[in-house]
Amino acid sequence: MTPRTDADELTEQPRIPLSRRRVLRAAVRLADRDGLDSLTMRRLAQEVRAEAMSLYHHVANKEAVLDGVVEVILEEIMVAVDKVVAPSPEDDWQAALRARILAAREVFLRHRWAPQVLETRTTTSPLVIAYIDHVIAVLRAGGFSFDLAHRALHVLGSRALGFAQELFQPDGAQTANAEAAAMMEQMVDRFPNVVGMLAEAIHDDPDGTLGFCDDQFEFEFALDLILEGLERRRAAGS
Amino acid sequence: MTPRTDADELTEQPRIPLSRRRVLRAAVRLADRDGLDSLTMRRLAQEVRAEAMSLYHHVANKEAVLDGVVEVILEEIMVAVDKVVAPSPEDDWQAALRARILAAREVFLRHRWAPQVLETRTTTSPLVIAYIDHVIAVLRAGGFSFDLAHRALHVLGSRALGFAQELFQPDGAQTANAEAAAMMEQMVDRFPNVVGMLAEAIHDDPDGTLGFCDDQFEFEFALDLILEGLERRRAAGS
DNA sequence: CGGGCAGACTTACCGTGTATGGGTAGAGTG
DNA sequence: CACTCTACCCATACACGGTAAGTCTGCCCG
Repeated sequence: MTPRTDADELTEQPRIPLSRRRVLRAAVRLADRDGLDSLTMRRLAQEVRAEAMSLYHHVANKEAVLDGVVEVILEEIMVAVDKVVAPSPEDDWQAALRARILAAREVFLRHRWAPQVLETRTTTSPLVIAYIDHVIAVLRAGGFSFDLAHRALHVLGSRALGFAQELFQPDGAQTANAEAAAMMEQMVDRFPNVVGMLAEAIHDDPDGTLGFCDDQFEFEFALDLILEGLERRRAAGS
Repeated sequence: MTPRTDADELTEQPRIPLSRRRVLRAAVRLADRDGLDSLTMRRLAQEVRAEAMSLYHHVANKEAVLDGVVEVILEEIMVAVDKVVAPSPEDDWQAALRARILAAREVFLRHRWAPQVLETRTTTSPLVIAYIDHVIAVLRAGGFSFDLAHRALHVLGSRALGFAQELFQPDGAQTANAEAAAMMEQMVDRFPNVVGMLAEAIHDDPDGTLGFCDDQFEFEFALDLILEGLERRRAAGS
């Protein structure tokens, strides 16, 4: 409101200058902490102790911010993937790729909102291309033709980066034990198969601490099934 | 601006009363025609020749509209899936499921924006559950245990409904022929594998009319690979 | 010391979702 | 025909979103 005075200046932090980098890291921090909806220009400005319009000196617009946070996440992935220890692709391409994908996945588990943003990007970031290049390299080392590698990428889809879209999430809290039984009663005639499946799953895991759908387990199961299928195609082709 | 007069009334259509149904169908029409961003309450109101606030007599809020359009799409899918002709699941579960999934896919090809909306839904629609129930039924008829059926759903993920998220789309127009070569030059040292893959693909399909990535072909390739992998698990388990 | 200028701030605009408080048409009564 | 009742529908207003345009300020270089 009132113009900034010297006295104000003294009580404040020495004010680190803004920068594209700082803005984007703040955006990631904000999304991590308060969720993706909280990532507005005004709130982002608060996060770096500035006004909304000041951000525009470092990013073109909000789309650029979203592009930027994706970039940050992808860099994190690249670092994680580089650190991975695994068999060399020549020896065991499946293990090599598997380890890399699971390493990438861990980054997304730290930033649950990231897939949602990534999906909305229309232009493909160079970092995604770099990552894909890396994946192709592994496949090639494992004996894939370019053609089959291309197909492999399509089969993996977003799983190549470590996340997959499910049709319904565990929604653990929502379905408290008591009402779960009641709901099943209602559903049993409309959705007999789903109910059957859930009933058995709950039976197998009575204290549901592990959660009915162990994301990690299911992800690896799917990944292995796909890798195995690709290996069969590869062996048949060569 | 001016209050509505009798004369106006006569020149207008006889004004069909609003209804939840009509609103939702209009929303789908609007998204189909002008894209998802154009689906605002005001524009939606225009589409049904009413004011924005009138919509709220039929839907709770915008989230409810989005839930609703998903519902409409899912209904369309259920209709399409019901009409499918395919081997009975008992005879050939793979063919049966394949045909159903591809039928569902066609609906999404008519409404390209739909996956994006579906992904944002937090609560799972009963229609999704109904669809899943149907899928499980097919799997069960094919000899799956509930447990393996459950895993199968995770492997399929959104592919069960007929769409998959890719990491980069064809972007055909953007990469016009002339600049494509120039870009390749720049990329060749940074992304040697991607360039190699693309080069071969373009070579195989010189007049790129079919598009480098034939979505449909790739989708079916992936689907078949997954179905085959599931069949192997099933056969091994029983 | 003075001019320039980059980076931050201020103000203002439009578009969004939606709360609130009237109208208004048309059916049902006497 | 007048009169209500009720289910709709509209106009207005607000908070919050992104962002265009103009203003201020401190620092560097001549």
